[in-house]
Amino acid sequence: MTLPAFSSKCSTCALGQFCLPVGLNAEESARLDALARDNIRVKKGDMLFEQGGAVGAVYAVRLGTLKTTAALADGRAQVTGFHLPGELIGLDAIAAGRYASTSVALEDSEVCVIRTHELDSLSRQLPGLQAQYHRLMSREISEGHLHFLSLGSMRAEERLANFLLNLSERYALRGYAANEFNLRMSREDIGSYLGMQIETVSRLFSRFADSGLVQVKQRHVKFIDTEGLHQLAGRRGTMPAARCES
Amino acid sequence: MTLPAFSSKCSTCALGQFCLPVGLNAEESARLDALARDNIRVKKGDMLFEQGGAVGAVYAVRLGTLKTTAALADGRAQVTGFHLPGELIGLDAIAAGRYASTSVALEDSEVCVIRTHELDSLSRQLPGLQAQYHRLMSREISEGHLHFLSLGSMRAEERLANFLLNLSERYALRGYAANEFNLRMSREDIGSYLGMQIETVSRLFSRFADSGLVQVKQRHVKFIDTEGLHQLAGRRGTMPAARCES
DNA sequence: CGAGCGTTTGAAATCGGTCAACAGCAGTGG
DNA sequence: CCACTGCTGTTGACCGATTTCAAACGCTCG
Repeated sequence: MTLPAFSSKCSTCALGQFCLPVGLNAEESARLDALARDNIRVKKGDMLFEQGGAVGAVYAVRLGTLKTTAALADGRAQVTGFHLPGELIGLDAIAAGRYASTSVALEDSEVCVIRTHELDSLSRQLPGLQAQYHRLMSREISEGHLHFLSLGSMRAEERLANFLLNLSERYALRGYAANEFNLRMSREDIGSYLGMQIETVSRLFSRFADSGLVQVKQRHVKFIDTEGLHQLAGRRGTMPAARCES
Repeated sequence: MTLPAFSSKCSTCALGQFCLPVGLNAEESARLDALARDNIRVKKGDMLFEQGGAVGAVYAVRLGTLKTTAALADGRAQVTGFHLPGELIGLDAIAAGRYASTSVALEDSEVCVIRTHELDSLSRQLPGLQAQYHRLMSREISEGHLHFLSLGSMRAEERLANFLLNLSERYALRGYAANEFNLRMSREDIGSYLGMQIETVSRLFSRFADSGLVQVKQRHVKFIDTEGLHQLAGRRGTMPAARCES
């Protein structure tokens, strides 16, 4: 399970611009290589770590997509995030020393193993690494707050539109097609993440398609009217530089 | 505004057990004193910092209660948290260099100003401080995930019951009465935080009172049937040691 | 090609939202 | 000290978005 699949180097990783090496010079990111020396391959549907398990590492997604879910004592669970290459997973675990969520691969994936005590140790020596580490944690917090807004203040339609646009932006950043992509997650995962039922997700996809906003065929999504999606999402004038008057 | 109200010392602060000094020895927490040298008094209703403002510090609540709210471009806002003494505010701001939320005092309050570059610098020298700093950020992330569950998977009734129990636990930790307290926030704040309308909050309080779970008079709350609240909250057997069979 | 899961669609039920009126308490000023 | 005013909270009636229940459809994989 934890067999090192192959060695990886942060210093040459194409995902460095999203991940821990941001802001480090060549010499510094070479020192990161020693931390991320192990990779784990996680097959579709396999678990990377489980809620309640002891923590020793955070993971950087290198390839593929994973989801994290948090479960309540009564068994109810919810997807707390979808993770694309370059994103760090397991940051919520440091507090209690146990993983606060379970992580499962949505497709065959690879992650770098970064032992937390080594990361802590090195980030004491490299202020740039410390800064980026803190930035990543902080971003997770502030993106969480945005998700509060989504779950608490938006209608189902808006939540789904925002979700699609957010995915699209993240794909675009990574050089993938932003207007046409395959969803790696099921309707159930989407519904769970967005706090709605699977039937609602399905109906909304149909409605979006009927309105000419997107084409949807199973998990393949193609944006037709991106600006329309932005409007639905309540994102005023994100595409054309329209300012919101006050 | 930023006038130092009076000096404070982490090394002698009663809130040290919740705040940054956790895990530090006397000599180490004495070094923290230099960081938290300034206090700010924030009057009820006054703003501590505003979403979008430049970041230079995080704040530790010393006295009182504050709320943080995040706003969307279209003006919709939601309360993202209530902060009791010993809790750190502003951790969501480090990522972008701008505050991702606005913080307002719910009663006359005092906070310690902790400049982030000084905190970063000192935590490079004190592994114990670094560990606690990371724990606090990580806890914010994992508590956020729990709030996802609340907003996305719970009914209004459960959300409010959980909210009351969570507040109670936090008061208890700090040595305040856990079964009888004054809410510092309005119904509107509660509703915003829990993703429901003010009328729903009000009706639920009335229903809880009618069911004999609590006594509510304006903002004063008294728990009558705590176990009943736990059941409503979906927290199986938190009080009596009942295990959930599988 | 069939089994089984994931997805879509329809109809009915419901929780919570919206609109509206009222009540209670606090602060102000006469 | 009390009336006035305004804000916060409560309650009722109605409405609508989303859930729930149910059934059919269509991929995908063995």
